[in-house]
Amino acid sequence: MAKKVVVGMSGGVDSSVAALLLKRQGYDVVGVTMQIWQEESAQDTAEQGGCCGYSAVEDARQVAEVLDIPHYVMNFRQDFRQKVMDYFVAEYLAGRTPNPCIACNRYVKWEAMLHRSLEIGADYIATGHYAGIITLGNGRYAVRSAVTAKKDQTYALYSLTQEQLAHTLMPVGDYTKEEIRQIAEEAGLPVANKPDSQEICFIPDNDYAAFIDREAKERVPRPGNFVTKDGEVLGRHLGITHYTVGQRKGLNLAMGHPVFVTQIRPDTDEVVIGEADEVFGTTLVCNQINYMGMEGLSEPREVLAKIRYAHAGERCLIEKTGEDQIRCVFQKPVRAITPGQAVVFYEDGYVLGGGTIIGPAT
RNA sequence: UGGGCUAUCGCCAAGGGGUAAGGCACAGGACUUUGACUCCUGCAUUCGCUGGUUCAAAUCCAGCUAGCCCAG
Repeated sequence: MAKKVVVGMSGGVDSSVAALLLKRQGYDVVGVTMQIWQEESAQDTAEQGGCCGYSAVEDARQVAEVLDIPHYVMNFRQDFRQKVMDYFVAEYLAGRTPNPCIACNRYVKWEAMLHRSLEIGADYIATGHYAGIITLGNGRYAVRSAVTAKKDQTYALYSLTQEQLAHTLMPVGDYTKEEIRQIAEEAGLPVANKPDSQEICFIPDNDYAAFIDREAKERVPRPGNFVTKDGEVLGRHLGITHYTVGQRKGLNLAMGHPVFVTQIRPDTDEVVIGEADEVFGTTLVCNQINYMGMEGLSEPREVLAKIRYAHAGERCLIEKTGEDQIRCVFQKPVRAITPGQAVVFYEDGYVLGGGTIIGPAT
């Protein structure tokens, strides 16, 4: 009997083709679209596509019809609200810079959707991520980079557990974006030319600071001072939630040359400003570690690490410095080590593990 | 109150008779399943004000105004 797989269909090209490929491979495919942040009434609006746009449900339904597979909608608004949106706001208020996509993957797509999929008798869930899953010599599963380094999405998947990976399929990782669009085109999928998703899906106007102001209510961040590392006041800012480490634009500081945010101090509401070279650092510490390709870290180890999505990566030495803490020393300085962002460790193109950046260290 | 200096885009700043450089900031776009970074484009018919000299002035002259610095 064919294995049953639930494909998370966002209405975009990638997950649509994922469903198509799995069907061709002989799986018993069920399409599921997650309801996450959208208002019930707003779904008729044609929007952009990808991960979680407005038109998700309708487009996914049409694709499912073409593929002749059942299509269901699962409501994950509650999970998304708590694990992604609330987390997003809380992190910014704490002076950190969150990555909502990672949180969404971990808590909503995998914990919640996988759990419910297994409940309805599925063997696997599948997504349209540009990544693959391999079994290593040590018996562990790991997410590996897609054939297109350009579209690689492994960074956002580092937090998946072994149990989750054992029940996950990622069929589009073997193709390039162009090939995926081509496949969609040839199969007559109505979403073949939908634009890629981008920005933060639950903030359609892209004004994330305004979103936080609305959400934070009475905890809305106060304006404060821009200061140099020596304490000299350079000007006033709109509130720490408007800034992130490495930021240049939007500071409204005409210093004659570009200046950047080097640190955010939530305790004093100060945003520290420095020169371009001051945003580089060689050491960071992280916690909330997830071990993926490696079972643990008893000995220091040299790996490739990425400190943000779309980071090319830099060689570094990682060393366990606490029960749930790793220190990472880079061979060359990396730009803008940002608290709240993830650091992901790689070896030979697959993910060894990763964690949340606490901050730079010495 | 005498004497001197300076006034060019939001900030800094070239230009010293031939028809307004540049940097920063800002805006728009590209890139992007996070925030950023980066890249591209745009950004003074006008040079404190008023007159004058000249074919031609931000550039020369006069007066006025404002700011700064010395004197007292």
